Amino acid sequence: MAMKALSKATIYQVAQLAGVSIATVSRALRDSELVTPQTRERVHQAARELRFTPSRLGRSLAEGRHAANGIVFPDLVGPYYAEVVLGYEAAAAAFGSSVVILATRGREDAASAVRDLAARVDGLTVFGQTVPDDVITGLAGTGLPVVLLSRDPLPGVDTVRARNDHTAQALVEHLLTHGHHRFVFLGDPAGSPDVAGRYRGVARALSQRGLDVPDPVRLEGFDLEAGEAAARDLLRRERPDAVICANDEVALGVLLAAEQAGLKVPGDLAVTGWDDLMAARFAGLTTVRQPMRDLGATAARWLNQRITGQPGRKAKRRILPTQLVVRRSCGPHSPEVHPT
Amino acid sequence: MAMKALSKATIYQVAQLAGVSIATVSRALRDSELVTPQTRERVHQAARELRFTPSRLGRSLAEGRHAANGIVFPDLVGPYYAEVVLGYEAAAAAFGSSVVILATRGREDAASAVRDLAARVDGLTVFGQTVPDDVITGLAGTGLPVVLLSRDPLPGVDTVRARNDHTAQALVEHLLTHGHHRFVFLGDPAGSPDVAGRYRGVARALSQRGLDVPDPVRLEGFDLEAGEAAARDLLRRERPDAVICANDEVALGVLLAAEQAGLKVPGDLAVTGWDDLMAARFAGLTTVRQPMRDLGATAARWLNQRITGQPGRKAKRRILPTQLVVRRSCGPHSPEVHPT
DNA sequence: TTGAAAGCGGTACCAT
DNA sequence: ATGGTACCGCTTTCAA
Repeated sequence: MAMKALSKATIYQVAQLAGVSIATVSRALRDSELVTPQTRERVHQAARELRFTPSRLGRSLAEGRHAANGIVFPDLVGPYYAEVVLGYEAAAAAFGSSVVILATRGREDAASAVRDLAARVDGLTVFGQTVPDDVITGLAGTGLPVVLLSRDPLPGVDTVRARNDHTAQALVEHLLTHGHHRFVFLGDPAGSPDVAGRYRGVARALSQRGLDVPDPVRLEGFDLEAGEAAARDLLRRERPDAVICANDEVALGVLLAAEQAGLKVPGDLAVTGWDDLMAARFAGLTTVRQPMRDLGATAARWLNQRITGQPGRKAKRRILPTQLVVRRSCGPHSPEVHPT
Repeated sequence: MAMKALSKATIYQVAQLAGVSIATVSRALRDSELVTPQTRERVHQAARELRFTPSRLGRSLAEGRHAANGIVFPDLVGPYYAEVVLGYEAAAAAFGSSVVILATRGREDAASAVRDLAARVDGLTVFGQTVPDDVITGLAGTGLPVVLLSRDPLPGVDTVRARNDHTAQALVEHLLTHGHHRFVFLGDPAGSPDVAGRYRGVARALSQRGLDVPDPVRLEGFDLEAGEAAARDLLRRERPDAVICANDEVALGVLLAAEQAGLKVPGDLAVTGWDDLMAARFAGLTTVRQPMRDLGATAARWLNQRITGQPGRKAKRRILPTQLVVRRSCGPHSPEVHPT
């Protein structure tokens, strides 16, 4: 037995009040051609009187669609994910789809939470390191439309990413022009596909020049505190002259730690980030700009195409361009932007 | 007629395969006491074989609840709203509720979008200047649980806000100790209840000291570009010695404009913001810290109480404390934090 | 312990 | 142009 009505009035009451059948109410309210203007008006009147709002549940059940899609992301800590989600919502709204969000965080039950979510949407975007690949292939195998965002491609699934490798090389090359050579990469490649790509790019650039490729310095999390703590340790042990950070938040943390350690940036130490957060600009941080809104919007649009289009079409891949943004943290020179 | 099955297997197929009735399947899958272990196992086996996932739609329709709630916000531009939404999602997830998001932006049809959203959730949080009050009272009048976030209270509706007035006074007093006296308030009080509260607090503090209360300098939007453009105009016309901005993004824009105009901050001009974004820290911006995560989490929890609790209980109000964060942009001194 | 059946609130087909 | 009705997929009462 239902515990409570979701909205007071049902289509039956409207039908009764208007003196017509529920079929007619349904038609009249959706402005079908097959209804006399008089009837239409009578129905609308009754609906208004009863403050009738069709139940989404009833409607969705009958139509066989949720008119909603979901996006799963690791967390919204920091502005990065938020921007992407924003771009996503905007695009989804444009074609009338609601967006259900799910942050997996450290959750143990992330996989089941995602499956749960899958049951209430017409399609799903999976953003970054959230659940294992097999959860995704399992879902996609059901026929559920899925789009991957900032994540390594999976057979048969659309994928949208930002370019990491090329720009990583550009970044390294730029640092080399400043004469830096004792590099450190701060971030855990295992923590996210993006970080993995960034490290790969950095490593490749270094080895191509015959330089030593340092192991990544791993840290817990991607936020400012993590970066600060890691840098404090690091700077006690080593004397690198350039710290390439996996993202801006970590880099900002390094800036703080460097200041505490009495090191001048960029004089004693160069620091770079990734993402070009607003804070990076004011911190004078050299970084890589990501098209965050675009990433989200593209994913949303592709997902919509999968949902509305015919199922057969082959998987699409797109890598959105990024650009090196040079500021003072990597060495002394005038500000400029290098597109890549 | 339904156009497509949402998930392949239905409870009927599981029932058939297991050789039991759908009632038994339903019970077995939800671990009801009234099922023999053998039957239970048989059903689970069948369900597994068919990769059965119960339809949320069917279930919700029968249960009379969505197991989801919604949050409406103006936009996610900038880190502020994102943080609040994050806190909200985290709290909602904790009691097993999905979160459907809706950004109203400039949308003309915001009201109808909100009503749409209302039809697919058990309750709604309305955050900031998004839709007119009557839309909200209309919804709340239906019996839909509603919580207001950073918004002026409405009769019978729970409200969570951050303290603006007191801290605004503290801010003004602090600026006065630096000897500033030609104040400007940059931001449109009509644009958001928060801004209105901040302006009110500033105005009160000024008039209490017998000082002139300047009209607010209105601008379009709350972002960095808006602040920068407005400041460029402003600094051409006037020579204030302290610009109190409605939020950090605007203040950051002012910083940029001041630099372009060749003005030193805080030497020639003091600038303050509101929100304590990450960027504010690195820009050395004096500001007011908002408990963003807490705002979101509190709203989510209250909404949940409304949804699960008995309807009668009277409306709750809470104003979360904020604190003045003094940095170098308001005048020369060592950094410190003033709780209020 | 299990099953039959009545909803939940719509949509759309088939008649009329 | 309307109405009757068979779904959509599940939960829960009522009987057996």
